[in-house]
Amino acid sequence: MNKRSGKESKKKILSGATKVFSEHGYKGASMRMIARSADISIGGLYLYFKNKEDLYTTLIRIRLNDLAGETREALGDMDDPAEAIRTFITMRVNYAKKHRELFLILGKEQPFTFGLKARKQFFREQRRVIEEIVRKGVASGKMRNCKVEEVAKIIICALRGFILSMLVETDALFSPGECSTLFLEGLLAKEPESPFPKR
Amino acid sequence: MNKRSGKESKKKILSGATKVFSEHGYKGASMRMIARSADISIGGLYLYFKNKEDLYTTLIRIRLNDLAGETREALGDMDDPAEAIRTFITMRVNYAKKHRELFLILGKEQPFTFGLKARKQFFREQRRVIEEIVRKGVASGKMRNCKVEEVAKIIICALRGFILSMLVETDALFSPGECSTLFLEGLLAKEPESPFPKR
Amino acid sequence: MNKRSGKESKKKILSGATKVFSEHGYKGASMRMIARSADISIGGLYLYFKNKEDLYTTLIRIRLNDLAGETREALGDMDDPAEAIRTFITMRVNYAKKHRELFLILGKEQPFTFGLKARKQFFREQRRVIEEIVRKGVASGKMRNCKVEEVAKIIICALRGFILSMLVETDALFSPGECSTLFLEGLLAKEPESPFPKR
Amino acid sequence: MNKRSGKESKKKILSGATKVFSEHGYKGASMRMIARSADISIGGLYLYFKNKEDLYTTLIRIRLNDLAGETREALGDMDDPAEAIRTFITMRVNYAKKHRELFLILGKEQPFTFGLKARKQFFREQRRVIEEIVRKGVASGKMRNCKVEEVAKIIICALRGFILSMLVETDALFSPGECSTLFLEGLLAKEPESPFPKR
DNA sequence: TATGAATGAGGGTTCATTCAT
DNA sequence: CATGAATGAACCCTCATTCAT
Repeated sequence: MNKRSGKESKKKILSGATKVFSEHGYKGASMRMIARSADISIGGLYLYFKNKEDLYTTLIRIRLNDLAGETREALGDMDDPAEAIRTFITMRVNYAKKHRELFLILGKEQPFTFGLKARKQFFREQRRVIEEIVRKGVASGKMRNCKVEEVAKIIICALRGFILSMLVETDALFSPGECSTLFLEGLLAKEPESPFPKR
Repeated sequence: MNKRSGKESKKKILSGATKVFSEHGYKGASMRMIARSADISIGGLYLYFKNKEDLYTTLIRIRLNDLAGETREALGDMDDPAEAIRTFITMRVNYAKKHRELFLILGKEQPFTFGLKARKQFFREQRRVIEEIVRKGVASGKMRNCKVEEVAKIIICALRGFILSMLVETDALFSPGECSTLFLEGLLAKEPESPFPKR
Repeated sequence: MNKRSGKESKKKILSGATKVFSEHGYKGASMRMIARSADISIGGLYLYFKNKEDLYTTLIRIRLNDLAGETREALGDMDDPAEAIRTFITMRVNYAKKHRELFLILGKEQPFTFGLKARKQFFREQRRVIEEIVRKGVASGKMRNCKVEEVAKIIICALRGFILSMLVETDALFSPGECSTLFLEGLLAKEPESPFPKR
Repeated sequence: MNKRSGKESKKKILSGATKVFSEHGYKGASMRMIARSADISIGGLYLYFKNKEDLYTTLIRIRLNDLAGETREALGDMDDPAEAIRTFITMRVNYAKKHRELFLILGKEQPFTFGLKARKQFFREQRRVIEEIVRKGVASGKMRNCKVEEVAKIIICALRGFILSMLVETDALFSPGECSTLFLEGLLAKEPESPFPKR
């Protein structure tokens, strides 16, 4: 009967669950596995979480909030849109490398309905961040004129693909630099005179 | 008692399995569901497939081969690299819309270990296709000088993200056009003299 | 893999379940116990019954129907109300002796809500049978004038008590005869002079 | 931290347990429920009772003693046997109405083996009380000659059935009066000349 | 005297797989 | 070829009980 503070136990569980969920997915992870991974009894799990779903969604919510926070912080009050995009992508890729599991979970999950709300909300928020950057970039003339929302969506989704691939395939390690450049070359205004709207 | 040719039964099973796997994921799909969806008995499943995993991997392999074939066909002997990239992306997005289930399965699946080999092989192949296009584009001077392999990787992965997002989120319908443009703007050579190094 | 006809398996399960439920009550009976008692696998139970509750209620329903049938048959077209009452009581007590378990289950159960409908309906029916007898008895002048419904209710409930007690306590074996007599004749002496002991 | 006298806590627990047991039965009641109902911690329960069974049996024993005491008091030194029977029945039915829970517990319980000793003893005692009444009644000529023990047994058991039914079924509210009358006077019409031998 | 976090056996239920038919 | 009854391990979850505080 290892007495721990409730906080400590909860943290242990979340950490264990992250590991197990990331490895086996929601359905593939068993409460027994999680308990073992968290070094706690099965019953103990239910002291802190109503059930498996609750544990899962709580986990997603917490991590996503953390990521959102770090994003805000990293971006700060950056002025140059190119640099902001670069920072965003770099930061994201690095976060994904560090918190492999979160993205593995996000990349896998079955019960798309679980935690879906939190995830959608998160992605919407993140898209707004990019939109803001691009909008400012266009306004300031530093970026070519484009459909801001569409472009933001594309960047977010592409990033999702990068990260997913990076995690799944061992040989797909990206250099965030090259990646950013690719996008930026497409986005940056070239010469003022270029008049034709690229479709 | 329903006598069918083996071929027919196998096809029925694969089709039913695709539907069920795409809806429930690997773990969430039960052999019973698949049997019902294929209108065959549970025992019948095991006549054609060693077990659940075999059924799953076979399915993935077949579909992926089909997609590879269609890709080859679509690209044909296209000369213009920009057009080839555009075609590739468009073709892929459309295929994903049509065979939603396959991509849902690929996007979800848990046992990343299952069918992983087939999948890796497929992605490698596809990357080669892009590499070829880009290499030719660079050689012919139609595309700016870049790290071909890196760029191919990025394109493939971004595309993966687009498609996944498209399937999961209802409001993320992409115009393949905008998407292609974004990449191409970044890739196309602008003016030889362009002096400023974009980092 | 003992192959049996479905009918046979179902019967075995019901019989095993009856034994286990009667011994441990609804909550106290485990599906494992029942499976063992029915000489079938746990999974096998669920081939024939949706779940524990279904098994339980099915059991109650079947037995109660059987009892109702036997009651109808035993009473037939009896004319004398006294004899009918006697027969009813005797028949019931004997049935209870033979199907101890059913009454033990009925006497115990917790989830009063389970199978409650079937049970209520059964008791209502049985009360009607008694009411009919008493009503005819009163009409023919063979029974004293009384509140027919009230009396029927009392008889049914008392009988319930007899049977329950009989099953629970080993030393409470009733002679249905004495029991019937009490209802029919009462306790009070009728005529002071009546010297002969009835019966 | 709530400091209470031991007596007080014990009483609280018993009261809470009565409520919970009566509602959910022995197996259906959890120590957690009881603790909450008694406004005490789970651990606290084990300060006063060895375990769940102990709590249960103690409860039964106490309540049954109380009922026995009230019975003795109500009967006092009643002379008329008919009145005594009436009083006994009335008192019992009223007690059951007032202490619904006790009877619900007694009526439900599963582990008939728990507290069985106390219960048997109680029923034996109560039967003696009735026997005494009937014996006196017969001796004084106020009651017809009958097998005293048998009759006492029947009355007790019938009463049990009444009470059980009363608690379980909403529409089975008894008038203790009619009930007593039935026992005392029987169903058959009495005519002095009645020639036919009742069985 | 009192607390409640922790435990783990055991509950109901599902499901991949087998095999007699 | 085809069936589906049968199996039992493993799932999620509950709960009586203990013990460090």
